[in-house]
Amino acid sequence: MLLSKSCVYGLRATLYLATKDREEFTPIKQLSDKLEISFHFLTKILQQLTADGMLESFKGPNGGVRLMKPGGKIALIDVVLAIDGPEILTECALGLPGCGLKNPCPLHEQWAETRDSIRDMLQGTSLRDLAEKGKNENLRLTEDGDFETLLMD
Amino acid sequence: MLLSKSCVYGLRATLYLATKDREEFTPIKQLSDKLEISFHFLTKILQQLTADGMLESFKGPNGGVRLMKPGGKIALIDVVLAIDGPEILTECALGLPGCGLKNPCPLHEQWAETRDSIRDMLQGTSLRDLAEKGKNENLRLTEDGDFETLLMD
DNA sequence: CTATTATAAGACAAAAGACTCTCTAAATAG
DNA sequence: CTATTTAGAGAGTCTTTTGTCTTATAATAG
Repeated sequence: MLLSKSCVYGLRATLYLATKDREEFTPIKQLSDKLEISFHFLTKILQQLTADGMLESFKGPNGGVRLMKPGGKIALIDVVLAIDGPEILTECALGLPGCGLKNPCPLHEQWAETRDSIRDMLQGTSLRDLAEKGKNENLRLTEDGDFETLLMD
Repeated sequence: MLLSKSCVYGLRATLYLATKDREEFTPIKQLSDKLEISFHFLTKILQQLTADGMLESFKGPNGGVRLMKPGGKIALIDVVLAIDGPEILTECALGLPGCGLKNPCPLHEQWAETRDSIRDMLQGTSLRDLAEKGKNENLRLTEDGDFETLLMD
């Protein structure tokens, strides 16, 4: 898999948050239930995003997490970089350290191009884009459920 | 990383074989030395490729492995599929099982496009392409060495 | 035949990724 | 103040990947 599971969970969670009113704090418990992700595991991932400044958290009753910025201003790549780090989009396909323009591997050129297209896709897609699409077409963020049941209380 | 380490090792090894006379059997020991890969680990990977019919092996003195087909007829994707399996190019970016046209995740469309460009790149590049390029431009297949020293006896 | 050189196979260990469990601290509703 | 509900932090487990080591088997040069 290109993205780590942590990263995928982070994407699913922020995507879910993007479907909700931005003012509102969503408990992690609700996120983990709805998205069928281990509560404690998801907590750690979201803590990373909070530390990174992408999420805001609030303790106590009616607490939870919410997006720092509107979903339209957060690109998928922001989440990916925060969780998997920038290496994923700079690494050499053959795993050679320091592979770049001045000391490339034979595959460097082709891979750099492919990598760019991955980055462009992640850069050009916002959480809101996907949340809207999911809502409109009733897609799914989990193995069985669809968007409707996801948004039900 | 998109590709597993096993897969990368397999690519480096077959790439190395593609630089040599196709008739000749290359000992795995030589491959592991030149490419700085654990001998036993590399052995297993190459056994997979042999079982897959991409390599031919020969026991005894002057034995080793060689490519079954000329390097120009083996695409990178052949190696990738043999080692990492086809999932890597069919999997959902959000890890949802059965994600496809009829039951997609919100990211499916964008990801399918990106995935295609990865596959096209792997499909369109042959071992010979890269071997030639490596030889002509004296690139590297290992952390420190260059192609020249790689091909020296 | 025998020594040598290779593949082949399997048990095992280390490391990383994925996940669980437990405990603490903060915040607020009542 | 107190009970509740949350975030936060750390230890520990399970699984997969990666890598090592040991032994067996095949082939051939001499």
